Amino acid sequence: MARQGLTRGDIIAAAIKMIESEGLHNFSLRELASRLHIKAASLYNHIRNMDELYTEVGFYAISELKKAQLGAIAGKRRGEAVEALADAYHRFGKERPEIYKVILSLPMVKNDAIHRAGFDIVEPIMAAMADYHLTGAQMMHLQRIFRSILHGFISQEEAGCFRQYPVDVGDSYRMAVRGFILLLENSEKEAHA
Amino acid sequence: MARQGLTRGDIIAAAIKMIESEGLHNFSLRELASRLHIKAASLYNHIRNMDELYTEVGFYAISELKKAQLGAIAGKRRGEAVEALADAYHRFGKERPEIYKVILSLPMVKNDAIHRAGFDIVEPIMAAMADYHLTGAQMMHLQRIFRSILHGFISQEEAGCFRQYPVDVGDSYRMAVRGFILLLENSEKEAHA
DNA sequence: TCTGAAAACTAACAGTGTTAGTATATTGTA
DNA sequence: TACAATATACTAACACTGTTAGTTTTCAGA
Repeated sequence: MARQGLTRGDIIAAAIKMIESEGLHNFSLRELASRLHIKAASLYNHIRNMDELYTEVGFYAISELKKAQLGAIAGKRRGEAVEALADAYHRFGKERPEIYKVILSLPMVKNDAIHRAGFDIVEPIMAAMADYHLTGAQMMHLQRIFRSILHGFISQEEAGCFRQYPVDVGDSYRMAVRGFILLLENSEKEAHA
Repeated sequence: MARQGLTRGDIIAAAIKMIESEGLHNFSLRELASRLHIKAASLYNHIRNMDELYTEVGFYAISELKKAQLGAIAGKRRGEAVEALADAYHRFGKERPEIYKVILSLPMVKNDAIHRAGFDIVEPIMAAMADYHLTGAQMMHLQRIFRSILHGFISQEEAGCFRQYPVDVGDSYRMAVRGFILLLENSEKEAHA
């Protein structure tokens, strides 16, 4: 029909918009195509398949998360930086849950590009811990632990797993972050003992 | 055809078996029906829909996880109990990843039965922490934090997110658990200050 | 102006969960 | 033992999914 010069970028942008508004679960190529006023089959002129489109959305999501994290820790050091990072991460997960889910479900294995993008998530964490006097190995372990805490907390909160008890969820989160800082300080002592 | 007296329990059991062997992703009602030598539509004589079947599998998964956890902490106290619980949880996630995924994706919200089943996961954690001298509120927070660490770690490990650095993943896990025990001890001091 | 590529189309395939309506086998009861 | 009711299975179909093949149309560069 009346061609509208649709680009690959337009399609990715529309996919992001649709996932954010309708939820990852309700995403479909036919509905996406409909929003772009084309047929589903026409999407394949721009993307190889749904997985590829999904991966592109993932790259966007990772870059957004990285941006939020780096912005949060700018000019901060040690505990303050760690807390700011945790806050930014938490805020991202709560404000953009569907986009956050895309990151989680990216197939880190078997895809080199995604694997490389994974470093974009690690980088701000490493930066936030930079002012602690830690060994390289310690930082690698602690970065994994920090990510586990953040991701574990957010995904369970999102899933509604934290409604069993009346205590404030925000308080739990702050306590978790404080616990991690405790471990950071403890590791610092061990490194210089 | 030649009716075989298939029960609801048979179907749930077959679903569990199929999910464990073929992966949650490859599960389908038609294939499940085929394995039971019936047609897909016949499944609806025993289950309301796929979600309900899924929920039943989730109940099984939760009870299995609970069993593993309670068995692990039996006769142990404090740090030893916490470490044993973490080990059992980790082992469950690694040995039965597909069944574990079912638990994660259960819609805790909006379903009372699932919500109640959620307590089965919390219970062993509370038991493991019982010998620490903590307030009720502290235990509620710490239980959330422990679950966050365990779940966050296992799901990221499973997703292949921990391959970016060469340090041993088992070491990271032990360090995370040690960090949580540190927080437990610290909270104990605060409670009695 | 012609050619070739890019971008759209239609039609179809194989797969999904699900429902309606129908036949048959088993079970409980008169 | 015969009959009615229930449970279990069936077939056929619907609406949806991602995806491919083959075809037309539009646009841009030589």
